[in-house]
Amino acid sequence: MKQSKADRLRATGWTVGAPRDFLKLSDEEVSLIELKLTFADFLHRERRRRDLTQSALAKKIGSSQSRVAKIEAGDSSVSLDLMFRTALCLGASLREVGRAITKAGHLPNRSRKAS
Amino acid sequence: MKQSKADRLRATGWTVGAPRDFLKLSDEEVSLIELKLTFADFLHRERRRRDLTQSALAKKIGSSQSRVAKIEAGDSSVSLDLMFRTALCLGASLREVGRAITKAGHLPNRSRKAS
DNA sequence: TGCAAATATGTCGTTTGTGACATATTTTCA
DNA sequence: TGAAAATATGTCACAAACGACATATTTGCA
Repeated sequence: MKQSKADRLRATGWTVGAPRDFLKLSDEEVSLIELKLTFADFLHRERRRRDLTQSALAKKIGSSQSRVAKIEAGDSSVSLDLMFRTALCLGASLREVGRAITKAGHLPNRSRKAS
Repeated sequence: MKQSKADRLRATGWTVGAPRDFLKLSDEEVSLIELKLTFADFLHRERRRRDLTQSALAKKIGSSQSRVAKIEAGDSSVSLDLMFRTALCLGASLREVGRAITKAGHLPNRSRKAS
């Protein structure tokens, strides 16, 4: 059911399937990862919308192209702090960021339970 | 009435006035700190609303009472990642968190003169 | 096509965030 | 009041995130 999600997680280094417990990720961990992936997409789109290369953005945030690539890939070595700093350096308002984050709440997924 | 922003920052260890450049914090750094302080307040209120002690919450997030204290104090040693994990463990939805974050956008006053 | 720019991946040494603990201070309430 | 519970502060060893760099892969356009 959440197959594609697990695939995406695996692809970005989140080790869905075998940290020490097999497939044991708490709901909170999963939510945080979903949030980061949504945020990563937002940053990627935002950068392209502004016609910046990863290198150009890297300079703005005081980092390197490879880290920007990891940010946009939703790599597990990237913190939310760095993502927020990046968003702000892109000129996004907290309102926009907040709205993007909220979207992580209703990802693909069918049959979501009320919470 | 609120403390002045600089006072609040100083009180939580953010070293407003003398990192290496005197009073040199980029707009992005300031925004991120404001966001964290707003988030910290949110978490504090949310915990109390649920009648949890810091120790009880610490157990939920797999940490210690002292770290929860630092989280709520907006201490500079606390990451956004930990804050989000904490919010989720409190049962807050991403929508609520997003809304709280957005509030950091219009904080009291952006006074033009540093004090 | 082919070549240059853009992006992705892997690694490394350094910095920063972390849980845990000791202990100080504040709050609560009988 | 005063003692117990809650919260705050300081420190440490360890783990995670970082910028930087080398290099591989993909993209785009002449």
